[in-house]
Amino acid sequence: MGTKERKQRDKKDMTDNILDAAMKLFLSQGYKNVTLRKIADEIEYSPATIYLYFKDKEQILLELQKRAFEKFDIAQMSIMHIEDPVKRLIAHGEAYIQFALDNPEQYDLMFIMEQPVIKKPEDWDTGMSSYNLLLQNVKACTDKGLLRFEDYKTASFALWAFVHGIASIIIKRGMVVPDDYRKAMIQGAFEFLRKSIYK
Amino acid sequence: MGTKERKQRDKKDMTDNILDAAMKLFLSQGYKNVTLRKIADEIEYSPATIYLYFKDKEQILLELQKRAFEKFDIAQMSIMHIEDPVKRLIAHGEAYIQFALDNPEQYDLMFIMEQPVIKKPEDWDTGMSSYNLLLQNVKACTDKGLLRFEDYKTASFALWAFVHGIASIIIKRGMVVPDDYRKAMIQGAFEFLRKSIYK
Amino acid sequence: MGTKERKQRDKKDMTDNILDAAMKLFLSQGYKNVTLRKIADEIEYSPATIYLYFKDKEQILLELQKRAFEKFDIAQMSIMHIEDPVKRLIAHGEAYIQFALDNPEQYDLMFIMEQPVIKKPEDWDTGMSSYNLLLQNVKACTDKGLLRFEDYKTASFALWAFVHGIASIIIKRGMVVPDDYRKAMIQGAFEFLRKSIYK
Amino acid sequence: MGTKERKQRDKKDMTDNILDAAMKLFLSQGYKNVTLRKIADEIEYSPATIYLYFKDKEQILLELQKRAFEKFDIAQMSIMHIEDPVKRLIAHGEAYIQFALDNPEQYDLMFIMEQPVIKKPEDWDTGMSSYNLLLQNVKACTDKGLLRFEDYKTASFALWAFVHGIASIIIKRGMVVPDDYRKAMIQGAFEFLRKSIYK
DNA sequence: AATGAATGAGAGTTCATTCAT
DNA sequence: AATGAATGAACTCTCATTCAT
Repeated sequence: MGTKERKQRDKKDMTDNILDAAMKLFLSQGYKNVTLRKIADEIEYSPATIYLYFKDKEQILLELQKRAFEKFDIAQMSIMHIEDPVKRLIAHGEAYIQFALDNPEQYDLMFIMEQPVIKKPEDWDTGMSSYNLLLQNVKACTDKGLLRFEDYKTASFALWAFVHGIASIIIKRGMVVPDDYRKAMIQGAFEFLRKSIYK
Repeated sequence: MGTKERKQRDKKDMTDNILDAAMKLFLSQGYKNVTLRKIADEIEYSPATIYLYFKDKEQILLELQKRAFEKFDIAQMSIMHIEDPVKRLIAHGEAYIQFALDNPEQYDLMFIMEQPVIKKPEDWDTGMSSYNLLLQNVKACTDKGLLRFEDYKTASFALWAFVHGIASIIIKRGMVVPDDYRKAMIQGAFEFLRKSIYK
Repeated sequence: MGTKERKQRDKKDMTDNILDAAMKLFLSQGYKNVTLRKIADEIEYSPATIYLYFKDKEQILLELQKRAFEKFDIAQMSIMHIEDPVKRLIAHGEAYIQFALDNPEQYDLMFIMEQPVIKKPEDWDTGMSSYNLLLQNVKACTDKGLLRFEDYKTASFALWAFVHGIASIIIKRGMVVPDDYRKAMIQGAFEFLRKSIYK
Repeated sequence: MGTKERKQRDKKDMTDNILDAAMKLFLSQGYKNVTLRKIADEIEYSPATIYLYFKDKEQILLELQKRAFEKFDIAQMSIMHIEDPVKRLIAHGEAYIQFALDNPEQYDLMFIMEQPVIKKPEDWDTGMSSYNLLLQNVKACTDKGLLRFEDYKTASFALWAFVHGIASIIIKRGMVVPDDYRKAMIQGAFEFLRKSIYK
């Protein structure tokens, strides 16, 4: 391994190091309470060091979002092996919610948090690819006439709204739904969905 | 108009003045970027003046939320005169979305924004009363066997998730859905809903 | 009673009103924590009203000091009827301490507190008259050869230092001397003094 | 000198720098009128810099007090080599006054100033050790029957009150005693003391 | 005589960011 | 590559004081 690659790898490690620390802090303290100094303390480097790897604080958040989307996309892909369109669509929705439950801060980062961050359209590619997946899965259902509603684009939007609604409510918890019922409510909501949309 | 009333009105005006300015700034800059100084500049008074009308910054947001909930509740009530349960439920959903579209910043304040604010349970009364309305309206449908899904509590949660999902996506706009299609998409989503849930 | 006198009396009442409130607050909250607003609240007038009677906050403190000195002087006078010089001197010291114990805040105001206040020499007249009393009482003792030490001026200073020392320590309590022993310590100190200075 | 020691020294210098400036300002303006900004101006650094060395404003005063007590204790110790109890006790008193004369601001900080500062009992250790010294020295006199008054605890308190009284009056100068006579008065007071207490 | 309304000046404190080393 | 030291700019909040009414 040459010097260049070595540095490259180290650089990547440090970047990861910072991002991991930042994410951890966002998770435990909430975004607005995380300072650069806290991130620096967490990784046991000085604040100034962080500026060797990121232009400014916003860049950290941006990168974090980008990674969240990548992770999200991979998670979404996991259901594509399912043959049956109906089952695949259901699994898709469940995977979506599961991701939100497992990674609430990332979900917040991607879909809820105030968005001063992602500005360049190309950063949206990954986000879009996930939406394309949904379109594809819904179309597979409508093509076979399995849904009560036939316009797959509209149905996709509606279904996204539905799962996003559930995820948002769950993540900004405390609202209306008591903690204990959460899982039951989610399952109930999916049951509701299944019974409603399929013929 | 007597002196007392006069002063009463002026006081109210100033309070409103501050709240309007704060709301405007929250909308355009996000909560954490709104400072007392900016609010003061906006209303062309000194920062100290604001403290004559509000205990601290948090009180401003609190009052704003309170008012948003009041306004929201009134808006929700407007559909209760509709006799037919199905039509009433649909109208309820539309009124919900319409409120979000007409008052995006208030909606954000109530249902999306980070919640360091409302702490006392009594402040939640209005929010709850609105959810009770939904429960009531859904039950009116299930009682007559009009929905494919029979548990009204679960259905209510699912329907709230659905409209909240739509509202959230619309408000945090720019995501996926281009501006022009917005209205069409919402109407489409409702169509989808209608066709799916009712027998 | 003519209008002029009437106003005069009212004026005096209001002045007293303010001063009493200020003193009460100094007593309960400490000087630096007393604001004009608190004084105004206490007397149930507006802060602006206070400025009709006092030039500024410092004037209130100044007047309070002046009054404290007057009260102090009167208290000091109370022992002058005692014929026996030795007894009179002892009584003088005890009256001094008693005043400090009974009026700790006034004592603080007069003899301990940082002095940005009394600037004009004439305000010291009363303070001086009290010291003259001491000189006189000590001289009465030395003239009759009753003290071990003969220079009455120096002795006066020393005795003043002694009682002031006791008073200061007591008032800024918590230091070294536990509350319960206070009275015993003071009496002990006087006993010590009596046994030491008189032949 | 190694890097570590170098940095250590610089750090100490800056801390001292701040403390010296603070002390100077406390002396000339009184505690409550000293602001962090004034301290910063004095040392020609920005206010923020001070927070690199002290947690908050109170910490500065606390450290100042701590150092004053240390210095005071060392000064008090200086007379312990004197064998003769009477001479030692006199020297003790003189050392006390001398410290107050040489370090009026520190004395103020320790024994006169309003005490919002030292809260933890352990911080009082040094203060107490000094009082213990006095107890010890007085006891040495009473044990040999050298004083007119026999209870050494009471005598100690009385003597402390005496020197503290002198110190207080001198420091809060301008009161009664004209500047020129000061030294003479102090010496006189000690003469008075000597003649009075010893058999 | 009394005050409601307003504010200038300033308090302590925090933080992202810079830069010489 | 790493950082100690420093800071400008901002923050929320307080208070003595003024003045038109």
